[in-house]
Amino acid sequence: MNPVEKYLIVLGGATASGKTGLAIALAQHFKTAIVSADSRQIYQELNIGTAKPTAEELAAAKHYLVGHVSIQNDYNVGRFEQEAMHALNEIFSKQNIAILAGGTGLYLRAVCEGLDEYPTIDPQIRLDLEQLFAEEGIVALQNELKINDLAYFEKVDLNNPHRLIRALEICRGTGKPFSVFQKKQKEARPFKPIYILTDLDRAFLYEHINQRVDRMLANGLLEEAQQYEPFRALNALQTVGYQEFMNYFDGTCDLKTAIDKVKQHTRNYAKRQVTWFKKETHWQRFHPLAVQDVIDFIQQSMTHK
RNA sequence: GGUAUCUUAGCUCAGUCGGUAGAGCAAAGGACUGAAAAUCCUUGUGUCCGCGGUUCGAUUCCGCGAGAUACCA
Repeated sequence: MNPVEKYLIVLGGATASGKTGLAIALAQHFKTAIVSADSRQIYQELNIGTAKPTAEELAAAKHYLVGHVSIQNDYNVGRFEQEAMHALNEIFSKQNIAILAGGTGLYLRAVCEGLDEYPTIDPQIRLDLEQLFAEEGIVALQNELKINDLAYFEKVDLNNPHRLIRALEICRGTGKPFSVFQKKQKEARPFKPIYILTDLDRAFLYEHINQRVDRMLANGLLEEAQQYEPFRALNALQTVGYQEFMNYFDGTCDLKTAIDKVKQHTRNYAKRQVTWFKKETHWQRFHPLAVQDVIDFIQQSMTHK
């Protein structure tokens, strides 16, 4: 008894490269649903600046994991992996094809390859570590890591406070070295991924980004940012398109400068995404409007396994 | 029109007591397994405005020209 093969269309690409439109076209063609893999579109309060799909787009295909958490909640890859797998199980109970679409490379990888298991850590430990970092600097983190996990100390980026704090919270919380949890083994998944990357010429992508920011402003981005200014310290607001306006609200920069910064930072972000996807060789690149080519490729992949 | 100051990396500027130059920002490249739109790392050759002159040697000194700014008319 061979179970029916399940396929996951994994749709990646830089911000503003046309993922949303392509994902919907594919969802309609294959009569299936989309699981979003976007670390900012998960927030219910943030709409314009995160380029969340519009109400019409959301109505055109069933979407999972869009706007389902509040900016006041903590969120992370681990939770995303669980929720995404849950959503996929639901889709695969009725369909043989599902779509995973988004620009957060880490989230895509978490679903396709799995993450190592780490115990849940008391959030207070991270707060303590953040305080240690604030008061004594990065050297304090480095020293503690050296004592508790020499193996990781030797390969980690020692100037990166996020990496050090993450490792140390595991060390403190479990009493074991962080690196013993890193098995780096790919998870067996009940589906075959088909990797599709929306690929635009760099200059064209940047132009597209600049224009999209202008459109966001016309749609009320400034007002949205103003509305959540009181929450500016939350992780959810550490987001391009919001943070830049905080200085403007403080009166420390003018509006034009803030807008230019949004465009610039969005371009920088897109560049980082491009770098991420470049490293993974399994992506098949397509123009976002070449829907039929993508469909042909998917069908081919399914018949040839 | 006159006088003064300025003209150096994409931008803002530093500097060379004459031996062809360096910061910040931008940009480019990269890393990244629970903050990932986050976080972090690497990368600086450019007719030193143009043309002459002095000099072994000029971006640096001198002259002329062009442009910019300020003040005086």
